[in-house]
Amino acid sequence: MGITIRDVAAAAGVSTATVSRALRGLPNVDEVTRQRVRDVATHLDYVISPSASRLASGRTGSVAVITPAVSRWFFATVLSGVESVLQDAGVDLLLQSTATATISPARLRGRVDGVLAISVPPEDPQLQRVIDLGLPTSLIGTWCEGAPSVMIDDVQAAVTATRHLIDQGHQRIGLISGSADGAPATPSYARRTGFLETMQTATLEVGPQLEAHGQFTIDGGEQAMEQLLASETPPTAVFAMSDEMAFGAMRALRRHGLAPGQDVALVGIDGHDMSEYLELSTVAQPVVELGRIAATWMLEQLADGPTRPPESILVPTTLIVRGSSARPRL
Amino acid sequence: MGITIRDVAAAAGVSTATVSRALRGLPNVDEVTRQRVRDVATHLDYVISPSASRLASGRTGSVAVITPAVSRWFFATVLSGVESVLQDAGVDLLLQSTATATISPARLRGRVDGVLAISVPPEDPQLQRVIDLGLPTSLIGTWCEGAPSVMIDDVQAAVTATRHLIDQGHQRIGLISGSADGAPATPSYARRTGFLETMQTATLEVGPQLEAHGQFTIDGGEQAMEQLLASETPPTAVFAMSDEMAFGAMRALRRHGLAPGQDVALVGIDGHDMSEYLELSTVAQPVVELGRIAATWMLEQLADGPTRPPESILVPTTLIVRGSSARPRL
DNA sequence: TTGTAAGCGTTATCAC
DNA sequence: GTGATAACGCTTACAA
Repeated sequence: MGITIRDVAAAAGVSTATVSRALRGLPNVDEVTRQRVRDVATHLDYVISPSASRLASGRTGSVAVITPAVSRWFFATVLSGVESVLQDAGVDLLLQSTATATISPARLRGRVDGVLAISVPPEDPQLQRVIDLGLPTSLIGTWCEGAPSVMIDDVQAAVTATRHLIDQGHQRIGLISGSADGAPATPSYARRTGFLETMQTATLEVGPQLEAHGQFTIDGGEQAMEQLLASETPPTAVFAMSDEMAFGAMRALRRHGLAPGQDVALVGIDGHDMSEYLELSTVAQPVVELGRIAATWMLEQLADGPTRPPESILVPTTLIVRGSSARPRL
Repeated sequence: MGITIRDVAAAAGVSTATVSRALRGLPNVDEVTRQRVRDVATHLDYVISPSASRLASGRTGSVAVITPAVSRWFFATVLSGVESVLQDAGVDLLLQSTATATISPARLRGRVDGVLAISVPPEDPQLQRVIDLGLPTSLIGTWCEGAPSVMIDDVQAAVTATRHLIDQGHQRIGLISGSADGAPATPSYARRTGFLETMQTATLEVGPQLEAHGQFTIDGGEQAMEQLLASETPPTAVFAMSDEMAFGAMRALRRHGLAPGQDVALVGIDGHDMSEYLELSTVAQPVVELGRIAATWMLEQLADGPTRPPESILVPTTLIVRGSSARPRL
């Protein structure tokens, strides 16, 4: 691990300062000199020492991505969008999961120039501390005072899904929600709001017997559907707040000998890869794009400094109708 | 960003050297002194500067994880295993995808102390360069000269799957393989070997009309199954090299009005989350564990240096029989 | 057990 | 346009 900027400087017959300037594409360097330095550097197989550069400049050239879980579809898909943008820009991506460890400012300070938080619950006290760190921070999929976020309009997405079921002629519509605790500013809360608004506008019945919690997991969705089916007059249609919960719901239906779309209509939110395969109707979010947008914003912040004030972005969704919400036989 | 080791040293009435030693838990520090230093550091909210530490020590305290794609189930799941172990150890995880950019030693040198490569094809020339970097490197899911790997016994997994179908009474068995190019040392090659061996031992027919390539994707699996069904005498059972390809195959079957497990038996490899839901029989790998094992090995290397020579590990698989490979009706 | 001080490889501020 | 040179904040022999 030898060759330093001094070696390059010596070989090129210039000072280390010039090498630094030349290689970083800074102005005020003679193009001839610059090219010579480049050639020498290439020839010597010179690789800049990130540690030294970081120490001297105060910038790390890296961004932290925080997520509740690495392998869940939504998170992994957003992550892939983030990764592609950052890598193209030559920015390092530090991955941290809140499932594994409590996310502390100490593990961020001095290691990264910015933070991207995927679906970190706004009520998480850790999140506020991260924001207070003063680094450029953007949230993806959630909303929280103090940082811009990139997300869909959750209320609207739920309205779209619910309205679709109503348009199909359903009157008794169940809800499979995420979490039981109704913390505002969460997708769960907003989607519930959209659902309730739409139902009430249509003067359709709502209530605890028409709602069950699925924790945003497949298994949770399955149990939630079981619960809904166990009621005296089960719904003829169900809106699940996520595709994965809808998958679980489908499974529960099948076990009861009911066919999704035939006996009970089903709509989810996400646009999960498997939805197409399972014929699940869904309000699709541009998940990869969510990540790309947030990462692009981050690059701007790192380059220009906070030029424009933090501004949240709402990304549009798309209703995709498939077999699971076919009009019921009359 | 203000407070340095000097501030702590001054406040604690010791030298910076002692602070450094005390905080890192090095021996030869009076416990009283150590505790005092700790208290002061905590009180001052001191956070060590990673850049400075790295520059001075030559160690980065981080590991790169390289993967073909971030959001594909297998990769994301392995990644979650890796992440949990590294984070517990306080080691930073740098994520890089080969899909986004060509993975160059320059983006690794000086940035990480080790490399974990998930499913990077052994024939990839980039991989060899990474190995030549001299950093502790481990492969997950593939095998390549020069670095230890953590993986299942692909031949054996294929044997298990194939034998299972034969045991169910099938005689005409198709293969949905990954890639068409038969580069040895790839899972695709090894699984094909296991399949062919088993078929030949059972004196069952094999041949091009009983094999199609699915590129390890759902869509690819679907097309592959279409191709198999199009032959004059389609197989009564199919072994797909991955669960995702099997999902695609199921879809193709459904479209043809055929029921998986009823009309055509199906077995995959992976133990994908959705397999259970889709009633797919599979030879399950301990995917998260793959990541955990590799990461644990990495931590050992970083701590002890290369104590024992690089040694590959084969992790056992488990055949899980579900509806997709029920014994055919007679 | 603790302190001193020489690096570690860049960047950035001034002069020139 | 280029060159000295002082940071940057920590680690680590080497002394004490």
